Amino acid sequence: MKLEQAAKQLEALGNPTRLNLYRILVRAGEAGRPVGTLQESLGIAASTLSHHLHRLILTGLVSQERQATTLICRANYPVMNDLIGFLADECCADAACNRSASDAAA
Amino acid sequence: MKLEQAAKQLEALGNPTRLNLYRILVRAGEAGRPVGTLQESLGIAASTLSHHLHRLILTGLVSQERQATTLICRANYPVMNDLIGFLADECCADAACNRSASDAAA
DNA sequence: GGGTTATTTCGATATTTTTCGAAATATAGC
DNA sequence: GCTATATTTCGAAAAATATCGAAATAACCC
Repeated sequence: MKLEQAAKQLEALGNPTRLNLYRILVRAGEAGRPVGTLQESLGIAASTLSHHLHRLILTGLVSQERQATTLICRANYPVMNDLIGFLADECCADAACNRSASDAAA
Repeated sequence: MKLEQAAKQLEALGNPTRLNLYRILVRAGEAGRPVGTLQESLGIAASTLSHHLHRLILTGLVSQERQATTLICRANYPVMNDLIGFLADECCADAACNRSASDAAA
């Protein structure tokens, strides 16, 4: 993964509202969550939620699927796995990490 | 780890300049890097670098040690490990993750 | 104490972000 | 086509961020 892309994803998660939102979606699993119930859970304006969702979708961390008038939101697990992989490989290269140091330092 | 703290750390890493800076420090290992050489590597104003370093230090991701007139900066690995653990445990909780949640933190 | 090097703080500016309410759009049912 | 529900886009305001140069601070050496 490129550094620029990782930074975008980290920035997307680096806001308490969005991190909470993302966590709710992760816990919702494959079923996902309609935008409306997310708004109730978070207690923010619909337009504000839409803005935050948009940012998560832009980075690939969240995806949406239409079901009639409601939009179902889901966490995109593989993207998070790649991000965790980037952090572990690129940014956790030394002895303090249990993975091989030479591997990441190279 | 609390969500607020994790968001702060993700936000700190969610800027290309800071993520690059942090990566350089990780690769520098225990030896660390003086602020001056970081400035040369990044090619930004000293005051800008100081600002970014300050933000990383506030979150605990980076620490500094004085050696005469120069300040040595080091990545704080355990903090990154905790952050990866948070992401793996709190935000990657479902079946779609191929690694076990707690395993990914290690 | 004066001079030198290393780094931060100050002050200022352009950009981005966060947030909201109001209006617009999309989908379905009658 | 009209109505109702769900969500986004628009427009705007306050706050935060990123960036720089200049001045201030810290630590050392003579």
